Amino acid sequence: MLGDRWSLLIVRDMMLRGARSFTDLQMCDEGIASNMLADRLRKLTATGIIAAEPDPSDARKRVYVLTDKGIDLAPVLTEMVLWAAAHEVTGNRALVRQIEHDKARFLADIRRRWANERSASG
Amino acid sequence: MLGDRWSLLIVRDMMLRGARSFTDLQMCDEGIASNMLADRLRKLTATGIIAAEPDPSDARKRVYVLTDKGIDLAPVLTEMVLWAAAHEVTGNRALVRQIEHDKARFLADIRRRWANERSASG
DNA sequence: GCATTTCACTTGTAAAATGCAAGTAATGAT
DNA sequence: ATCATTACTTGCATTTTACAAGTGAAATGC
Repeated sequence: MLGDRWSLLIVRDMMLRGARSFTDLQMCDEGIASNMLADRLRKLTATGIIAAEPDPSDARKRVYVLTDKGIDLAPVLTEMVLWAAAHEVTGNRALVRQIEHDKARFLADIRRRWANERSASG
Repeated sequence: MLGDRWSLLIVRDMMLRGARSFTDLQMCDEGIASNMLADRLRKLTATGIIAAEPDPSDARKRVYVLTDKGIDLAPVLTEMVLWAAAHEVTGNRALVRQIEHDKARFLADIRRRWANERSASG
């Protein structure tokens, strides 16, 4: 269900990098082909990890949001970030320090951010 | 690096289900083809997540063990188990209860088990 | 109000990964 | 000596992925 190259990266980009639209995701994960991205968004929607809404400010766009099920992947992704940092596939050092400093707070912040964002619109 | 269908399942079978040999893994993950298993074991060895040793009691066999890097995936897998349990792809209920009861202890137990196992042989 | 650009995709096709069935060499069991 | 087991490999069909290009609808610029 998440056992492919892109699905978890898409969730990560939404959760940790603020990606909300198709083009956001294409830029975050430069390297994912548009047909692959479309397919993965469809599958993640079908499995209830993300949901799509029309963008009220631009009818061409769609806004992708994490569902509760998707947000619950935060601990998984967080541990992956720590693992990668420890065994040096490392990317974002600031993020790692933040997680290491207070993991519980980091996770709570993610949940809070999404609670706000979703009550604001969807 | 772990973004394929089988790699993490192999690590899970070794960490959580006691798989140590090629046939163990084939039986745990019934469904993986032998060429795929061989290929993934090769790649996991190349990336330093597992290591292979000859089996002293049977020269046909090889014993696969997790390296430190592999053992460090325990938190990731643990969170995945919890996520799956919460969103019902559920398998092993007893394991989930054990993790929920005392996650830190569960992780410490995994590390202790592997420390013993590896000092005993490889 | 008409041309241009942006956005979220789709389509076609080549390349790569996967899955399946069968086979092999070395070792162990009887 | 024979047969079974173990850890693979090989060949090939099928599926998935990647790349390049295209589409339609809506927004933007002038």
